[in-house]
Amino acid sequence: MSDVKGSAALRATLVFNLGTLGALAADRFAARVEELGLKPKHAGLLAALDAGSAASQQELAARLGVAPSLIVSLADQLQALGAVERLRDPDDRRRQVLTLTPEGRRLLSRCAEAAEAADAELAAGLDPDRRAALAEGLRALGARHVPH
Amino acid sequence: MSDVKGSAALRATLVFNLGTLGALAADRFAARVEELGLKPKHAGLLAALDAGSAASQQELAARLGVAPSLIVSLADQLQALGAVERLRDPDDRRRQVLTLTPEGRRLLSRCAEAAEAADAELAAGLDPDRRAALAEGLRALGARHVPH
DNA sequence: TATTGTTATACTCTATAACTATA
DNA sequence: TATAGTTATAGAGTATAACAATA
Repeated sequence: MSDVKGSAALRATLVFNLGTLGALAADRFAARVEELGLKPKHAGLLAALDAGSAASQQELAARLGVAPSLIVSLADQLQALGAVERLRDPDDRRRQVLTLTPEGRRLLSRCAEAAEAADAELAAGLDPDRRAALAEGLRALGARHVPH
Repeated sequence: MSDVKGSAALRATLVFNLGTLGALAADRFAARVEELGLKPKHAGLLAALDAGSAASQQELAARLGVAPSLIVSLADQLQALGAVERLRDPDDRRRQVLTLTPEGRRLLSRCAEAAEAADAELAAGLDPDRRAALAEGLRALGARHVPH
């Protein structure tokens, strides 16, 4: 056997498959949330707010792994849709505390439905046991990469 | 129980986890192939050529799911690195047939090593059985989405 | 006239840097 | 002086459309 790795070696890796399938999944999901006036990053922000893991925009930027200026833009758009409120933190008036509105929770619910519909399309015909194992594996892997 | 889905429902989906982990994996891989002068799409093109699944630039564009004009740009850069050759198809002189050079195969091998190194980093501490199941599940899912 | 590859152009996404206000 | 948020600007990446060569 040769130690020169070809395309088969690359295709066997997690990063290659996660990268290609991730782009595919993101496109499918984006197409479905587009009619809600949202992009995937909006859904990520709504989910982070619902999970209550962060409040200030700086914390959210770190959580989502994006620049603080992008949070401003995403929050502006969600606010225009009536999905979030910005409240000045009375203890530190530099901080804007973002909170979900009922409309924001409704939109998050629609995003979850969109993701489930995209799942059904993506995994159509896949063995249910294998699909469950895949979901569990992804969840376990993702849990190791939550920003602190 | 409520039928209003929150962030937990979204985080349980394949598309959400594939999307977030895919972006993470792509970044890690990109950082490692950067020193080779390559981006992930270059690696994808090298792998497609090595697999022999396509020859003309139009076929490669369809295979990778990108615009034909992007193949021109990627092939230009790979040609400048001495990784691919462009040969006019004598049967149809409109066609440019791309072929890997020895240097191209060497670069592909380095890409595979970069992906394996990124895998080790990404899956560090993950149970080996779970990791194997994950790799197998991704491979099975990806096989369902190869462009025809 | 249709198709392959190429070039020219424009658009989307996101980061970096400068700025304002609060601390 | 340092930090949270905002605004202004710039860069990367990629698509679309116009073009040239060949069928």
